[in-house]
Amino acid sequence: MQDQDQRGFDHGEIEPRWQREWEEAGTFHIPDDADDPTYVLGMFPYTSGELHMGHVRNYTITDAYARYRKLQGDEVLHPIGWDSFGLPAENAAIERDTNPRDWTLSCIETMREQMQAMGFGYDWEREIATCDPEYFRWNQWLFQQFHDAGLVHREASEVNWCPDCETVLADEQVEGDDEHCWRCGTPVETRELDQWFWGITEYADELADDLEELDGWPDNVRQMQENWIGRQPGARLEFQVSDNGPVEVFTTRIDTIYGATFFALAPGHAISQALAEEDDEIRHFVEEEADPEGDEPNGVRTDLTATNPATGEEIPVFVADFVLSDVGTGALMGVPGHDDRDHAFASDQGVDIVPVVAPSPEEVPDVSEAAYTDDGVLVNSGDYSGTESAAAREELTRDIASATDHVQYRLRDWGISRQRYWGTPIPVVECPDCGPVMVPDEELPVELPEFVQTTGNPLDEATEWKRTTCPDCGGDAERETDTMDTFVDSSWYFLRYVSPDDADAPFDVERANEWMPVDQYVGGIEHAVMHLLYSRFVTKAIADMELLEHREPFENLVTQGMVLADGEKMSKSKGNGVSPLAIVDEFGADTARLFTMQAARPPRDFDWSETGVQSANGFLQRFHETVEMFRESPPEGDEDAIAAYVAREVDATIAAARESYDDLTFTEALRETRDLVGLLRQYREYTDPHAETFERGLSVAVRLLAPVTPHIAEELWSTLGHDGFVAEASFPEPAGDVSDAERERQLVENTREDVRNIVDVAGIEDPEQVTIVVAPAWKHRALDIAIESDAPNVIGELMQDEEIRAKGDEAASYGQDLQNERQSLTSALAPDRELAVLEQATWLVEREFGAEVSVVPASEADESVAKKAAPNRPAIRID
RNA sequence: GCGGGAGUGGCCGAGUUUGGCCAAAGGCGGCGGACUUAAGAUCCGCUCACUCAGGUGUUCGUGGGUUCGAAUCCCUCCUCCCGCACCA
Repeated sequence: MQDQDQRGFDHGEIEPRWQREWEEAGTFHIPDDADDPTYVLGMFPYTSGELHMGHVRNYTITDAYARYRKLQGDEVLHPIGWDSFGLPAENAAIERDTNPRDWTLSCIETMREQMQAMGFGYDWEREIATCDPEYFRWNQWLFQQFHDAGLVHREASEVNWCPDCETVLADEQVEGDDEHCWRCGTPVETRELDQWFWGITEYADELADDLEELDGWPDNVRQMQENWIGRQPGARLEFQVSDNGPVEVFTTRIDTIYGATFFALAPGHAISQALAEEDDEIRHFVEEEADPEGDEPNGVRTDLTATNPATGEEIPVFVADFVLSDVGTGALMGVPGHDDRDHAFASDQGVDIVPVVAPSPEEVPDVSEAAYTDDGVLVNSGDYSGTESAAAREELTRDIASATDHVQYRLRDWGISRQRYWGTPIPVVECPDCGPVMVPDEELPVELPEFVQTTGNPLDEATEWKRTTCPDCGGDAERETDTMDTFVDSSWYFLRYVSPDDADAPFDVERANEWMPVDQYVGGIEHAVMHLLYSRFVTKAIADMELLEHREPFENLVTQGMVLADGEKMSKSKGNGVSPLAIVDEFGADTARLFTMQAARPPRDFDWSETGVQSANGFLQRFHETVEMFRESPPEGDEDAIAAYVAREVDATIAAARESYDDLTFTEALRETRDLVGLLRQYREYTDPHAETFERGLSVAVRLLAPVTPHIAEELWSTLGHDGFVAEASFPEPAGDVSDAERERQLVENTREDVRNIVDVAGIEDPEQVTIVVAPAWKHRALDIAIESDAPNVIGELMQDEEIRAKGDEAASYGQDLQNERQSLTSALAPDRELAVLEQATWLVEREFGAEVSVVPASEADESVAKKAAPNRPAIRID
């Protein structure tokens, strides 16, 4: 009972009621004929079955922004869906003796309810789920399209294999120095498997180049993608290796070729393998000793030699473990004088170290102890000596017969095959005669067979399902039993929202062209490379299939920080999680939303705190109470100076809040709004407020809060007597010009500060009368003249003004003050404005000191006080 | 090693783009007061130091520099976080 009283409002009643009302009114539905709506999107959740605080934060950010844009008059597309394929559902199904589909659908039910309880304003009519055949058939369709465009290939390759998930992983899905699975943390092994690949490397250059233009993205994400793509311009060239003919190497430093004094092969290189067959020492090294993970460069010398194509010299050939099969060509030229690692190796093996690049021709570096790795001028390099590194690279690439420009990338093609059940079947039929054949369009979707528990690949066990006929020759054939990486599902889902029910195409092309790209995308940093890179690639590939006019999917990106508990990541395993449901239950969704939004700007981490939640809730209580009191006993005060002050503050708050919502910081908007509510309460406590002014303040505060705390805002909006939803209202506009608002606030604040200082420093016990004296007009004019003037001494200039000159000594003295502060002068409000602003603020001083306060122009004040008044700084007399 | 980000008062955290009322918002914590039987909640004030009329001094990782003026611009160094890395 008492709880209820204290609470002031019953969130348990209010929140579901408004959620129902929005739903019934279709408030957040956006029609298909909407004209280029603002597209606001949060990364759709994986269907784990429960919402966690990270979700709450993510989706509150998008919801608040979407609601804000709506208040600004935009049409807003704010959809949600479910990333609902994936291994955890298989595990969960096995644990619970059900199947992944039923499990996933029940997770979706639960999560949808939780989201609705949070009051997120989604267009639920556009909801999608990737495990829906009507969705994943378009994954299959894209697979075909990509295949036709030459972007799909199959090859046997060494792949990352997670023994726990029993499936392969893309390179992007292997994390950390210890190479563990991104999903379960199990150390990854390698296996040789036939895999389907999507040709993301075809787009490597464009993916790298376009990062430059993504200035709506955070720097760190762009950087991470750049690193991942790992573009290295250099050259390929051949070395003749004895008995083996030409062997190709890649180098970024062909300018150092005259210093290439050894040649090295990866243990996995064909020549190394062949040598190992015959030579015990080499076999021992390749099979036993080689340690690509180790810090020490190890190697073994072979009997072979290679011919340095620049010098013609025969140089020794090594098999070395620091040469990696999958980097470059698996062979390299060693230049110990100019590469740290080559230097270490050469020192160890007693290979010659020759300097061929120098800071200048006169100062050839001593490379016996350490390599010189900078660019410079070539030395000891035959005809090229004296040439700058950059120019030498061009010339040498041109002059050496086998050399060609070559750009190397770290990025590899995207292996999308997964040996799991709960994913999109790869739409291929394996025909003994025709090989792999695409399933024709009209047979899509290839649906999943019934789930059976097995070790190994579940689809491989589905013998009935597997058996089919070849689309080409009609003979007996088998279906491909791998499914697609679930990142395929999420690589284009943002397009599906445009036309979620389209049965003829993945998306409506015309509408997508109009609605895309996503204007504001919000999600976790963990997808900086994987999801965001795949989505960019797929978007570009689709664009090249002339299905889309946009080449980038996400115009602006915010990566949200983590929600921490006691400085640590919230997680089940640490047992420090805070359940959103429990918070909603105890305090309501609005409180949870308000707290997460005011705690920190979206990109930063923040610590969950109980006091923070309570203070957010406390604020909503007070706000509610303030509105209730207004309704119950409407004030009848005058439209006096105080009302004018409050009205100005309302305007200033609107301006500040708008800015904060625009740049998605939120914290500032919420702080300003809190301050405004606090001011209104002070106003009411101090005097009987002017009803209209007070009402406007309340209605502004309600609208400023509406994006973040929508339920209580609706409630109060209707309490204030407005028809319709606040969700569909207009963002408030300042009533007056707010360009001076900051300066006015400053003047009031400074003046109050000064009064405090004087009272304090002078030790005035009980001030009775505070007189604030505003500077005369001539001082304002003098200030303006001084700011404008570039004369060496401003006094002379001032004295040309008759009225100022007439002030005599006083003018000279003020002129001297101005001269002294010449460079730091800032313009002031006009004298009458200064007077008005201060008059409007007297109540604050009266309230604070219990003294009578008057604001007077200099002409009406005692001269001894008045002469101290300056623009921006009134004189103050306290008695 | 390469690249990115960051170091602000007891703590968290704005301010840095566009140098100037910046001793530096706001919150938390702490202190004092009002209200209360009390606690809580709420409200008011204080919270770098010195200072009896709005003053002064020392502060924004370190050390320099530019400027009339620097938390803000430039350089050095230190520390922390993140990504990439025996990458040819």
